[in-house]
Amino acid sequence: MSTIRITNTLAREKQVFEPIDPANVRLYVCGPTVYDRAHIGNARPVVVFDTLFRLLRHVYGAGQVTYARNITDVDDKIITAARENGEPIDDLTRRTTEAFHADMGALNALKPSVEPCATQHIDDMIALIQRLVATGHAYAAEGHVLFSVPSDPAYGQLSRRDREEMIAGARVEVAPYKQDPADFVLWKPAADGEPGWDSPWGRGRPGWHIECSAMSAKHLGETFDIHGGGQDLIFPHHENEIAQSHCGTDGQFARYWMHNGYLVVHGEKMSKSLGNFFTVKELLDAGWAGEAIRLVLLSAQYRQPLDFNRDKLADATANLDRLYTALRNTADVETADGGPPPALTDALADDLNTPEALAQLYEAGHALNKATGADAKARAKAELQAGGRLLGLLEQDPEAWFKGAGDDAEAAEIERLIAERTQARRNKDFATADKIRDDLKARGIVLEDGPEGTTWKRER
RNA sequence: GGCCCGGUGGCAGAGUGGUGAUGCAGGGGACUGCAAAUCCCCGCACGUCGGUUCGAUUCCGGCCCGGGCCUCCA
Repeated sequence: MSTIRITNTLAREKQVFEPIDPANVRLYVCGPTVYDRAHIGNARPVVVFDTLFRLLRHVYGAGQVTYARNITDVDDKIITAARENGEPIDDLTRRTTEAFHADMGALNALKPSVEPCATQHIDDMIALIQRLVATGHAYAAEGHVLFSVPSDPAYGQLSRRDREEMIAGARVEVAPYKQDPADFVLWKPAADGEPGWDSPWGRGRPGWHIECSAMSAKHLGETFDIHGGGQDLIFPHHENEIAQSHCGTDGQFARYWMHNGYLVVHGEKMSKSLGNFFTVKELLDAGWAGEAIRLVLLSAQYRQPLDFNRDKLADATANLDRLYTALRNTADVETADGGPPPALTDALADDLNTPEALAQLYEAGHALNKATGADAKARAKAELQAGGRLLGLLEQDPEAWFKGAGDDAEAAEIERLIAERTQARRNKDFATADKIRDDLKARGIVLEDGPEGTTWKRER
C-alpha cells in the first residue's frame, strides 16, 4: 500500500497520512455558494480534491472512502443575486447547483459520496449553536448569536495569528453587539422577505461558518481525516470552523488540512471581486475540452499559484492529442489487467505531485507508442489507461476525442472523400489526393495516413 | 504593520547536497509520394550577496523582486 504524504496546513509541513479508520477514510471539502456560475478558480479545488479522492479510493479501496462536499444554498450573496435577478431564491440555487454539476462533470470530476445542502441541516446547526451557548462559547445579542473568540484559547492555530493582530488589522466596522471585536456570527436575524427559520433566538438564518461544522459532523463524524479547500478559506472560514467544532463537539475535528493555491491571471489572483475570471462554461463554449481544462489545473502542484491562460489550454490539448493518438493507434489491442505505473501512484501519494504524475503519464504514452508485440502493447496500454483513470484523464473513446460530436452524415461524407483519396493515391494521382486533403483541412478536418490506412480528426 | 507563499533553461513546471525531470517551442535525423503522426538525437537552467560544506540550484542568514491573507472570496 502506498504511503500517502500530505502537507498539513495545521503543522505547515508534509506529514505521513494515517487514516483514523482505513475502512472508512473521510474527506470534507468546502463546496460552492450557489449564486453564480462557477469560474475556474472555483474549479481548482474540485479537480484537486477529486484527484485526491481518486487516489484514496485507489489506495484504500473504492468503497472505503467517504467524500463530502457541501452546497451553500443560504447566504447574503444569494439573497442579493436573487433580488437583482428578480428570481425566487429556490430557483436561483437550484439552477446554479445544476450548472455547477454540469460544469464539474465536464471536468470529469466524480460525484462526492454525499453533497449536503445547508438548508437541509438548519436543525443540526441550531443544535450545535445551542451547545456552544450552553458551554459559554457563544452568546445571544440583539437577535444574533455570536461565537466568543476569547472563550477559545486555541483560536488562531490554523491561520497562525493572534487576536491582537486581527483586531489591529481589522478592516470592518465592529458591530456594537459584539463583546469582542473578533467574535463572529453564528446566527443572524432574517428581515422580512429573507429566508429564515424559527430558532430559540427568533426567526433567522445561520452564519456562513456554522454549516460546515454541523454538516461535517453529521456526515463524517466529529473527528474525520482530511478537510480541504482554497487557501483563501484558511482565515476566517476554516479557523472559525475549527473553533466551533472543537468547542461544540467532543471530537478533534479534521486531522489534516489541505489548501490549494490560487488561480491567477497575469500574476494576479483571479476573483469575482476583481472581475478577472473566466467561467468554466465560457471556456467550454469557446470549444476547449473539459478534459483539457482539467489537465491545465493538474499541471501545477496544487499548493502553487497557477496562471491560467489560453496557451496552457492549447498545450494541454496537444498533450491529450498525443496520448489519445497512442490509444487510437492501439484500438485493436485488448487492454491487459493491471494498475497504473507505480511511479505515477508514488508521485500522487507524495502530496499530490501532479506534474510528476503527468510526466509519468507521458512516459506511459511514450512506452505504448514504442511497444512492439501484442503482450507488450496490452501491458503498456493498461498502464496508460489506469494512470489516466487515477488522474481523471483519458477516460473517453479516442474516436470521440478526435472527432467530437459531429453528425453521422458529415462523418460518412468524410469517409467517402477519404476512400476517394485513397484510390487517387493508388493511381499516383497525388494532385487529386492532395486537393481532397487540402479541402478537408480547410474545413478543419485533418487527415493522417498510417500503415493501417487513413484516419481523420477535427482540428481544435 | 503582522503573518504566509514564491523567484529553475525561450515558455510552462517538477526535483535534488555532487550524473536524467517532463511537456511545449526550436534545431538535426529516420519514416512518408508530400504531409501528419510516431521514433532517435540536441540546448545543459536554478533572483542576489554572504555563510556552512571537499562540493549548494538544493541547507542557513541578509537583501532585492513578485504574489497572497489580516473577517466577500476556491
